[in-house]
Amino acid sequence: MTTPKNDKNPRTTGRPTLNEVARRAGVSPITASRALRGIPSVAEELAQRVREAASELGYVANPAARALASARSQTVAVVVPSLGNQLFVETLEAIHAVMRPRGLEVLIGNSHYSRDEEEDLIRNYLAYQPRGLLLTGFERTESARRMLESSGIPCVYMMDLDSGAGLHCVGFSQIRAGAAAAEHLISRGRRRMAFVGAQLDQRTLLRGEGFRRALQQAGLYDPALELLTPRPSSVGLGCELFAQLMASHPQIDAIFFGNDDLAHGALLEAMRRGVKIPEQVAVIGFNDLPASSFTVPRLSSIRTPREAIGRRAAELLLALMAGQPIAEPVQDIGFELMAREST
Amino acid sequence: MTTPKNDKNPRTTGRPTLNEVARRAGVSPITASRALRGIPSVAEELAQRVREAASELGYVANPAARALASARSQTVAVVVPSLGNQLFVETLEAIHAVMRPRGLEVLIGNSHYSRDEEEDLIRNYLAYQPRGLLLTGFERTESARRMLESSGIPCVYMMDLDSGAGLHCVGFSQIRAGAAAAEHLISRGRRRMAFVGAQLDQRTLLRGEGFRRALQQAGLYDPALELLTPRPSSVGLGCELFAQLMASHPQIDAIFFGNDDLAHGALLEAMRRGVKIPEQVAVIGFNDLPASSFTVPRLSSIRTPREAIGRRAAELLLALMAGQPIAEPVQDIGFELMAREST
DNA sequence: AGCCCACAGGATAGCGCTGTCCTCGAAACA
DNA sequence: TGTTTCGAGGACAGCGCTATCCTGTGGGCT
Repeated sequence: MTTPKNDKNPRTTGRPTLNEVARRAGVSPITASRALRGIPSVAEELAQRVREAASELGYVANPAARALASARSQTVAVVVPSLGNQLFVETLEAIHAVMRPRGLEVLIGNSHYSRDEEEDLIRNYLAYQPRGLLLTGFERTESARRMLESSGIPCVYMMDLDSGAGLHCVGFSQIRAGAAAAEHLISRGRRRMAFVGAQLDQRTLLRGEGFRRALQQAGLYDPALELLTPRPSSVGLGCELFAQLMASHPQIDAIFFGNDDLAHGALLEAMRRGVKIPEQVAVIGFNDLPASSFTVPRLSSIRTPREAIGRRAAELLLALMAGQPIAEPVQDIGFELMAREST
Repeated sequence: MTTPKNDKNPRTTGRPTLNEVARRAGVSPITASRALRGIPSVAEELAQRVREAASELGYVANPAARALASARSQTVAVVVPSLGNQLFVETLEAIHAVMRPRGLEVLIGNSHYSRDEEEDLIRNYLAYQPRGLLLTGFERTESARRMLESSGIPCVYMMDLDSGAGLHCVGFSQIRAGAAAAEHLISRGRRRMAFVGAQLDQRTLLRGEGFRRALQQAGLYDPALELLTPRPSSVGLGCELFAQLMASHPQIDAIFFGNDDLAHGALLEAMRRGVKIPEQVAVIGFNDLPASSFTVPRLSSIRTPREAIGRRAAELLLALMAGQPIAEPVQDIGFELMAREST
């Protein structure tokens, strides 16, 4: 009794098919197909019969057959660079919440911040003929770009806007967000401000760029006060980088961390070393993770609209998939500076 | 120039097909199919020609056609109860790392700790005819159980072992882990120990159960010192529950939190209130999140083998899918108590 | 009364692949 | 040399569904 189904034919699925539903409802298979897809040219009475037959048999359409016959799947693919922090998870949740009620399956790919991995994922997903794609940022290989273009599949780019000319994108300006952090620190009277970034993905670099420009404009920019590392962002790394920065540049009076994880680590390390936050050094993070309003001291941060980006990007993609005219191809959701105890 | 492809037929994909590859390689489609699938009955020279033709055309097999013809997909479905904390993300990563090199797509479903949502997901995924399923825990609806059984699709259960009789499962005993937390606190001389759990999923409850039994055995169990809430675990909730517990039971000398998030919140709240950890109250968490070794004080926790569970579960599923005999249907990966400053 | 049109519903064919025979030639044996 | 075996490669059919065309009926028109 390994397999309860007793089909002799290994090519069949053993599950009820549209034909059986149609026979039970006393209609042709095409009518059944139309009824279950909600195509309005079927009389309501027949449709009702078909729906009943389907539910009695426990019929669920075979997506492979459907995709093969119609040359389009009920699938949307999303590629994010990481699942390791809340950021993209919240965005994914929002995408799911929009797509699933419409019967669209969401394929999730994790590129681990690697262009090559992303290219592989895109190649792979395109084979599934997804109805649409949601990608993160604009940084990708040339051949990925070509595949996307020649596929003709609608695509929405999430998170950044800064170089999204001609594309459909939903996000906020990383550069302006970085600048906002700088302006906030300047408004608090700080003069020797450092930027600490990890991972060094495009968006982190753009935040740093915005921060730098704002400092330059204020005549406060010091290139020695940038600490960048390709290592992935984490609380532990934040401890380490804070210690390093305090050792090499003890005179700094503020730090902008490209990610809240790092800032959390810095707050902990500061506590261990007796560095007073914000009296001696002000600290501001980025993303405003849920924990940031509970740290000691409570962390100032740039709140990013992760849920809204997912939702709006999904809705934009739906409109593109439906061939609707797009009023706003570039949607700026903005960001919000959360000033708390740490600055 | 909306669509670069100029196919008139909307039923075709516009992408190269196996037929074209076969023609280019000068073989029959079946031979091409076999060559690309690595079936050994094809001469190496022919196989080489086919592979070249495929790569020249940029051929990627149509998974829908493949699934339809063979009645099996190249897909494995995973259902986890949450993506909101590191836990399941690390497990998912490990599953991906095992499955993707073998050409298996991983469908990720998030049940949000809801049995009904999980049932929907399972129903939906079964329609895709996945080669296998990876599920979390044993708690599910009766009809989900029936669907799984009658599908005949191999299934591996992750995380818990405590009621996995007769099933293939990979994890550790939540009950024993909870007991280990209790024993650790007892060995530190604590007498009035509380348990705080959120989410109230099966695994959290089992941890509590193990904790309770160990206290009972030591004659130290006090039912008043259990604080349970169905709200999802978070740092903020940890602050709140710690405050609540200290207000209602100021005499406690240790707390076991069912999740590190909660414990992190408790450490922060304790700092705000001047409660000395561990002098006045010892705190131990669960899962040993990466940040736990950096908190102030460093958090004692039960380290759970999340990566190993994903990897081993995936490998076990592969063996089941291949019809191999299973030596160990129940794999106990164990857990590790990380004693740090907070106890 | 005769005509046309609209529309519900059905017949047909095929999406792109693979399971299952089957063929055919060469190697291995008596 | 004749017979058998074996294995590489091909022909065929069909997985379950839907796009497309086609049929037949009823209502509105002249």
